[in-house]
Amino acid sequence: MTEVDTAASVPVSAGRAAVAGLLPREFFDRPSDQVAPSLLGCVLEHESADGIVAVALTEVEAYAGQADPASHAYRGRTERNAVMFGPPGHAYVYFTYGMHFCMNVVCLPAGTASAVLLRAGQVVEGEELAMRRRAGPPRGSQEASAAGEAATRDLARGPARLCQALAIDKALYGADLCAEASPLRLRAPLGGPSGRERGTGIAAPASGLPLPAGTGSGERTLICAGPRVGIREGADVPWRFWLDGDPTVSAYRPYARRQRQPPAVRPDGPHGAPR
DNA sequence: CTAGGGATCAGCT
DNA sequence: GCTGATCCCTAGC
Repeated sequence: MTEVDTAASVPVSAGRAAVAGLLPREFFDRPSDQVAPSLLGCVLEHESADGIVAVALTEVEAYAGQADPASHAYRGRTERNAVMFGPPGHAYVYFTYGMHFCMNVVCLPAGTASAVLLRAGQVVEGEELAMRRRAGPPRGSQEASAAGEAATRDLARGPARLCQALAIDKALYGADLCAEASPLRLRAPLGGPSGRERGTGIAAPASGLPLPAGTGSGERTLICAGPRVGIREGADVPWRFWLDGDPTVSAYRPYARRQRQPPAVRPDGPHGAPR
């Protein structure tokens, strides 16, 4: 096959050692359930004024746009989801629960709205900066180091934590992930022998339920697939993908009904409480 | 387990 | 315009 998008063509630049190449735009020009598993192991990096933080992705979810009731694009284009309808390889960032950001990667050509939610990763660069962002104002002393390992594991464990560690917010809405000049970029896996398979063409998971393992060839790390986290509709398709056994993968949490309105006391007392 | 907080959007007036 | 239900979640009991 062809050599596609691996680190092959990238010169060692600007002081940083052996950096993999950016994923080409064609990588994202596929259905999101194919892009999603190939993103595992790829490295998302955000270069800000404070420095660089990078994570190797360990958990993602595919969303199928207008065909998918769980997708933000299910009911068509709005101001919020507009970038999903644009060209592939850009960031769809949204704000939720009054306090968190989540980031998706846009797939397929302009006019379609599929995307991959980035749910978790392992920090591979800028760990200290990531910790500062996660910890908020500087606190406690060195006893925190006892929990150091757990803290490291949790830095980007979960879609909102990942965004916090990388300082991803609305300012990066629509950012191009395929351009060296962009502050937010996605690179092919660092060492992995898998760089080639993860390129454009390859054997995507055969859409079957229990995804075998690895994509195609003799992958070492197994890719698992299962239902997506915390959604109501569309919980039947196995479009969540993660690296088997990786400690940075978030806990699975099935959809939980939100509590109804607070028992706002009616003047004339609680009548037939609707559930 | 639950509270928290704000943007979004369907549906109404 | 306004209202209220919802939301691809996290921290802290």
